[in-house]
Amino acid sequence: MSVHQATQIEPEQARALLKALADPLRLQVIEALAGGERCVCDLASQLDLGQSKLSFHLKVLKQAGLLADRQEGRWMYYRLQPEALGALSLWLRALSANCAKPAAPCP
Amino acid sequence: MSVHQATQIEPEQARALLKALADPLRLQVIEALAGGERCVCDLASQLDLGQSKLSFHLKVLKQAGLLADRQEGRWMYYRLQPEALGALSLWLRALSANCAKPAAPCP
DNA sequence: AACATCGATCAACTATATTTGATCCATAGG
DNA sequence: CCTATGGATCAAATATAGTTGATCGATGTT
Repeated sequence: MSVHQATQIEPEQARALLKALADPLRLQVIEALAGGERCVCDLASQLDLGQSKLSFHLKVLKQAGLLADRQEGRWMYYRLQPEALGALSLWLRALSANCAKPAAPCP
Repeated sequence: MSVHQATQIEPEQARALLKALADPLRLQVIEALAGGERCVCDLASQLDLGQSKLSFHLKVLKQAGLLADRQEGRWMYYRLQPEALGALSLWLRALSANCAKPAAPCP
């Protein structure tokens, strides 16, 4: 299986990914990283964020599996983990598959 | 354009959808509705939720554009809005497009 | 060795979201 | 009419999440 192919995920995993994404600052980080890998100091100045704050949100995103990191000297570089985004994207799509079935009348 | 084709969305809209989805109860509701339209009383008993609680979460989901509803007699029927899920799914996928670009060394 | 920078972590504080129970309104049946 | 049921809404209480500033370890520089 290719490393780029999104794997199946469970509802619980989907929930964790959604929760991590559902914050304005974290979404800004994600969008910034959609342009390519970046180091923390770069992100901090680009997004005009306090260091501690950014570190907190990076941790949340990383723990959810949305980011990977790499250290070089004293710099940390973060990048998106496309498998996670892909898996979530597929999971969302699958929900609509047969949602159009009308309800049986209630009474 | 077909009504089933997902339209482009803005980051702000994506954020709103993600936030609405990022709750365990609401996700249970979404999953239940993925099986087809349902009335509120049906959802309440299936998910073993208090009426007031369920109503609150349905409102959040509806306001985000994820659900549509329809009244019949004294019953309310809710259903998924597949366009919203589709649009979000596409938006997520697009993020990975060129996220693999390595960072320029920092120092 | 002394110092500066990058970035993680912690504790106290603040803000935001969710739960609960009480009403309230509309519809339907007796 | 009078009553019962489905469901929305509101205010108060609770729970959860985010922010802030301080501190710390690691790396690199002079």
